[in-house]
Amino acid sequence: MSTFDDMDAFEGASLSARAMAARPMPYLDDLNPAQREAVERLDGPVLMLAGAGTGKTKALTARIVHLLTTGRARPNEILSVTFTNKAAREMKLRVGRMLGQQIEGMPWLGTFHSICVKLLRRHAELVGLKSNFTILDTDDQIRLLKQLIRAADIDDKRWPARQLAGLIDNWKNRAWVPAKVPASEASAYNHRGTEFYDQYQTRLRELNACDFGDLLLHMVTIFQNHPDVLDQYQRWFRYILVDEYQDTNVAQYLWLRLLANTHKNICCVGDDDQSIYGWRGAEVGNILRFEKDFPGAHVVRLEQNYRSTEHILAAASGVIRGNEGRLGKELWTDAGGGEKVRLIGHWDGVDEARWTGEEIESLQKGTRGLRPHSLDDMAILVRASHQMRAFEDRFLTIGLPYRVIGGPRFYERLEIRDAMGYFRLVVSPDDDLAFERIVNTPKRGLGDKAQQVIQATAREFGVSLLDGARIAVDEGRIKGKGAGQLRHLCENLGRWREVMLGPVLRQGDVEPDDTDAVIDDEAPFVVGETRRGKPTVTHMELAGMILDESGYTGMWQADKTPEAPGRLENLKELVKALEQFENLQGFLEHVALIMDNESDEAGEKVSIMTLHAAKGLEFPCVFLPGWEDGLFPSQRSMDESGLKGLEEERRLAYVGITRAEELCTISFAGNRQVFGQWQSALPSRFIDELPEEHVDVLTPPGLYGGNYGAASPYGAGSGLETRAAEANVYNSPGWKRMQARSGQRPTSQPRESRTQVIDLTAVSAFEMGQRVFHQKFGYGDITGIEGDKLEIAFEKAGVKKVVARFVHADDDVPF
DNA sequence: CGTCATACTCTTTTT
DNA sequence: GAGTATGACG
Repeated sequence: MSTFDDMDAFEGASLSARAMAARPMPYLDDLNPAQREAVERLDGPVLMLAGAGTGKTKALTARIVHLLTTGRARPNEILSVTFTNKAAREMKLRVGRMLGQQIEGMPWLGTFHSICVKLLRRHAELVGLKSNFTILDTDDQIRLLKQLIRAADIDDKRWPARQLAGLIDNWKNRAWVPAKVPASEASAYNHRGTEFYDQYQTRLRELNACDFGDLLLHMVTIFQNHPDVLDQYQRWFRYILVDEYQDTNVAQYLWLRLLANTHKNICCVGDDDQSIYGWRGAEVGNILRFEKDFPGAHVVRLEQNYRSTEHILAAASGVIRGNEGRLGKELWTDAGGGEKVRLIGHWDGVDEARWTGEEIESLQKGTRGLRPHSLDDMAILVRASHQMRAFEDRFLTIGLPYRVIGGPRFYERLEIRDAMGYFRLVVSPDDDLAFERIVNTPKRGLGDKAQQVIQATAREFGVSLLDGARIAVDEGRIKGKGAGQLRHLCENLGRWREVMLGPVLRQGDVEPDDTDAVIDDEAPFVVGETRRGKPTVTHMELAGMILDESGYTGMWQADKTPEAPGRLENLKELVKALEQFENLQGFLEHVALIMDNESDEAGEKVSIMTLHAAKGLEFPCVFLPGWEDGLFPSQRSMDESGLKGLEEERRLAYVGITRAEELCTISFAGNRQVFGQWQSALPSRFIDELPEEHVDVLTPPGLYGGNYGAASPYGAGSGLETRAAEANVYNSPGWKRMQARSGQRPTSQPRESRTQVIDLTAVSAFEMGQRVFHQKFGYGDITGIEGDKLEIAFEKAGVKKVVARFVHADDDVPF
C-alpha cells in the first residue's frame, strides 16, 4: 500500500476545491494591511514577525482558509505545526469557524510531536522499531537510564540519571544521533555520555520504544536516509505553516527544511522577542536566519497591537530594548494611554502575597475608575513554580478562589501512572517498563529478590518480563506467598487482554448483533490470524475491572493518608476520560502526547501560573511578583548561559508585561523564604529598565523600599551593604510585624474589607474539637471558630485559619 | 519482605 | 521545608 492511499482516504478530501473557489472571502475584510499581506502572499517562503497581541493566530487561520478557498490546496495537503496541543485545537476551531463549516480533514494540523508520531508509525521499521512502539515518559526514561548506569557500576548519586537524561535530550534536540555527537562533547557525563547515549538507544530499540526527542530525531533520520520517503512527503505537503517558529530547535528546523524543500511554500510565524525556550533547545537563531535559509523570503511585520494600553506597551518595549540582535519591531496601539504600569515593593514574600490578595479583591469591586473585574480577568505570573505557594497559602486562608495552571499534570500523578502501567501492560504485554512499575504495586510480596529472578528468567529465555514471570512461576523459581500472587497477576493480565481483544471467532462465526462483521476489520486489535469478535465489555468497564481486580483501587481505599481520597477521585476521573476514546490503545497514545491539562473547573477564579505557561494568553489585570535579582532574572539562567541567559530572562519579562490588557502590576520583596531559609535580595535589574514615565510607584504606608531607582530598603548595593542590611533586618518594623503575625493570636484583626457572604450553614456544621479534612492541609482538629473561618490544628501543616467551606467533616475517624 | 527513620537533594522553565 | 532514596530493624 502506498503511503498516500491512506492519506487520500483520510477524512480530508471532503471539501471540493472548485466549490470553495467560488466562495467569497469575507475573512479578508477583517484584516489590517500587514495581516492581509501575510495572508495573501501564499507562494514562496514567508516570515510573519508577529509581536505580542498583534493578531497572529487570526492571520494564520485566515491564511489556511485562504489556501482552501482559493483552491491552492486541499485540507490534507497543508501541514501546519504548533507547539502545544492547545494551540492546535484553537487553530482547528478557528479555521472551522472562519470557514463556516466544521472541517474534518486537517489531518496534518497538530503539534510537532503528534505529527511525527503519525509519520513514524508508518515508517517505524526504517529506524528499527515496530509501528506499535510505545512512547516513554520522563519517568520511564529516567528509570531506564538508571538501570544502565547501575549496570555500568557507576555511582548514580554522583552522576545522576536526570543529568544524563538532560544531556541526551539536548543532543537529540540538536539532531545528533549517537555517532554524530561531536568530539567537543566527549567529556560530558564523566566522559561516558556518548557511550550511555548509544546504549540507551539500543535499549529503546529492544523495548520497541522511543522517547520524546526520538519522535523528531527518528523522522529526521528517516528523511535523510530515505530520499524516496522524503520525496513523497515533500510533494504531498504543498503548503507548510509553522507557529511559534522562534521556539523551534535544530531537529525541528531540519525536519521543516527537508519537508519544505520542493514547494518552498513555508510560512513561519514567530516573534524573536518571545523566544523563551532556549533552555530546552530552542534556537532563536532559526528565526533570525530565516531570510538566509529561505532565499527570496518575504518578511511581514505585524506591529499593531490589539491587546494592551500604551503604557503597558511602552514599559514592555523599554525592557526588551536592552537585548542585542533583535529583528526589531515596535508595537503600537490606538487604544490610548490607560493605567501606568504599577510597581510596588514589599518586605517579604508573605506581604507580597497578602497585598496582592487585597488588591485582587478591590479590583473585583472596581477601584479608582477601573471597572469591576471578574476573577477570571486576573492572573499572577511567576518566574518559578515555587513562588506559587505563598499565593496559594494566602488565598486559601482568605477564601479567594484560584486556579493553578500548568501545575502538577494530571497524567503525571503517581496513581494515574500506575493505572496506566496496568493499561499499557494489557495493551502491550511486552512493555517491560510498565511491568516493572506495577509488579509490586499494590504490594504482592515481590521484593528485590523476586524481581531479580524474573529479570534473569526473562533474559535467559529471551522473552519479556511478563513472560519471564510466567516461566519463573511455572518452574517454581519464586517461593513464598509472592509466587501465588505473581501467578494471579499474570493470569489476570492474560484474562484482561482476552477481554479487550474480544471473543475468538471460529471460521464462519457471525457476530450476534452485527451480521456484516464476520471479520471485523475495524476491531482494535487483530492478533496474528485469530479472528476476534466485538469485546463484551466497553473499554471503560475493562479499565474499572483492571483497577479493581488488580487490587489497585483497594490499595488506596485502605490507605488512610490524607491524599488517598483525592487519588481515588483521580482514578475515577481517569476512567471517565476514557469515554472520549475508542479503545485503550487510542487513549494511551493520546496521553503520551498530551502534556497540557485543561482543568476546566467552573467558577470565577484567579489564575496562577508561570511566565512560560502564560505565553499566548492575555488578561485584563496581570500581577508580576518576585522581580528580584537572582529569582528574576534567575541566577541559574545567568550562571549557565551568561548574557544569552539574561537576554532570555528579559524576553520572559517582556512576555509577562505584554500579557496585560489594562493593568499590569510588578512587585518585589526584600526577603523571601527559600529552602525554608530566609534570604534577602535586591530588586530586579529589569525594574531599572522600566521607563519611568510609564510607571506608577506605589508606596503603601509603612512600607520599605517602595521607591525605585534607589529601590532597595538598604540602598542599591554591594554585597557588603547587603550583609549589613541583613543584620538590621531583625530590628526593622517589618521583621517585628512578621514575628507578631506568626504568633497568630486567635483574635487577630477581623477583615472589614471582605464583602463575602458568610455561609452560616457551613459554619454551624462544625464544632470545637471536631476532626476535619482539608484538601491541601490534610487532617486536623478545630481549635477555634470565628465567623466563617475556622482555626484548625492540622496534623501535618500546623495551625491554620481556613474558610469553612474548604473543609469537610471527617466522619470516618472516631476520636 | 515491609515499615520506619534518617539523609539528602531540590527550584526554573515542558513537548 | 518537602519529597525522595537509602538503610536498619522487625
